[in-house]
Amino acid sequence: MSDIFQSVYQHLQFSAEDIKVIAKAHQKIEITKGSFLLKEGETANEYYLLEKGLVRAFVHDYNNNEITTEFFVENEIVIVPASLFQRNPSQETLQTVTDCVLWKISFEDFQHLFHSVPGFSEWGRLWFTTQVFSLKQKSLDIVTETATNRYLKLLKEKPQIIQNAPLKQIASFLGITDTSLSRIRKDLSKI
Amino acid sequence: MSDIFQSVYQHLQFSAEDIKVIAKAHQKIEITKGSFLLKEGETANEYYLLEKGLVRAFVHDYNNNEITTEFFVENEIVIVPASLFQRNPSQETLQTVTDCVLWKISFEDFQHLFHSVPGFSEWGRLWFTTQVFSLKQKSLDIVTETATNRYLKLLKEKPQIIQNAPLKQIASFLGITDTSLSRIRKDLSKI
DNA sequence: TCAATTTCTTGCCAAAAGACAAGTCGCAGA
DNA sequence: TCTGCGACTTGTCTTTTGGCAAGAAATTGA
Repeated sequence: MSDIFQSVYQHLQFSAEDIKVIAKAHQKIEITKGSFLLKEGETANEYYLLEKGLVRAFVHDYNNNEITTEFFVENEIVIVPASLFQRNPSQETLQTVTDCVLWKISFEDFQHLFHSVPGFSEWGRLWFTTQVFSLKQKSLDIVTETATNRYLKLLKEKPQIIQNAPLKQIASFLGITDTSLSRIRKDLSKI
Repeated sequence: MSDIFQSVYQHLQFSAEDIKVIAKAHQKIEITKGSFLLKEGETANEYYLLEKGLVRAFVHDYNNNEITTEFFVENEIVIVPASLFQRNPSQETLQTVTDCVLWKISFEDFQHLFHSVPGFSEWGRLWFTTQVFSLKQKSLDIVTETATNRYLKLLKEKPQIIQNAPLKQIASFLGITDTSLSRIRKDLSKI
């Protein structure tokens, strides 16, 4: 059994038995880079755990450019909360950036876990709380930090993104164009 | 007794008795516009409910300009979650935009309510969940909508902000300068 | 009521960012 | 190995946005 469940749910004291129940409810899938887990306009029905690889979420801006809104790295949950939990068509598309190994579970089965595994709903509560802090921090960073600093921060905190995602996706995630990011890199290399 | 508690906590079925307990734990305060509820660098110790008036949160950007990050309207909770719940110095400052009537409670007493009022923690869970959806939506709007549309959306959803906050604060909240917003308004008036 | 201050508008100029395109580089597949 | 494609860099030009400042309008306080 993969130890991804241990990693993802480590913040709460689940018993080995609980982890086993959780793991058994998931199905392992391996998909190639460029695959879609969820497309704009669809309502999400699955919850994913990312064991290996890189996934991104993106939307189209008012000029129809793809803007990457999020990167998901190993041992993270890959979902569009507004679509999965509110049952709305997603504004965002989920696409693999590299070949990936994921574990999926239907939303229905996921909800069952809330009842069958004590402490799982507590874990959900914790996840939402953490999301509030990180979403807020991200929005503060966009206004308080320069593009260069946001790039350096991303490089420091999640280097696997910089290493594996194309420049264009990284740039749009940082709120700039690939041309600008290329120039930022050039300036940084001079120092 | 003010019915603000009824308004704020209406999403869960609190009994009249529960509401009374909650209300009694708060203290009413009236403050003039321009007052500070929390300053950058301080750790928040109070939780506020806004009965009347308008409050904003702001940070300083990399050029030391004030950027309004949030507006709080009547019957909303006025807090900086990262500071209040994580006990960190706040990056954001809370300032009244107009004269205000607020009800405050210390963080300590607030935590007591979680234990003494059944369902209060459920309300907290709901609040965090809602925040995730709205914070995410806000970040999507910034990339998918033009500044003009963001202005129109704000005008439609929270006209009291447009009516009561100075242009400069509205502009920075929308991610543009007051000069640009003035020009957007001019263009809109031509239609 | 009147003066003083703040807020908002607008013109001009500068700076920053983006669009576009050409050219280089490197990798993947035939 | 060679070819072709996608990714990245870089130069030029354009567009957008912002800075600044002057003036008008509105608000505040004495």
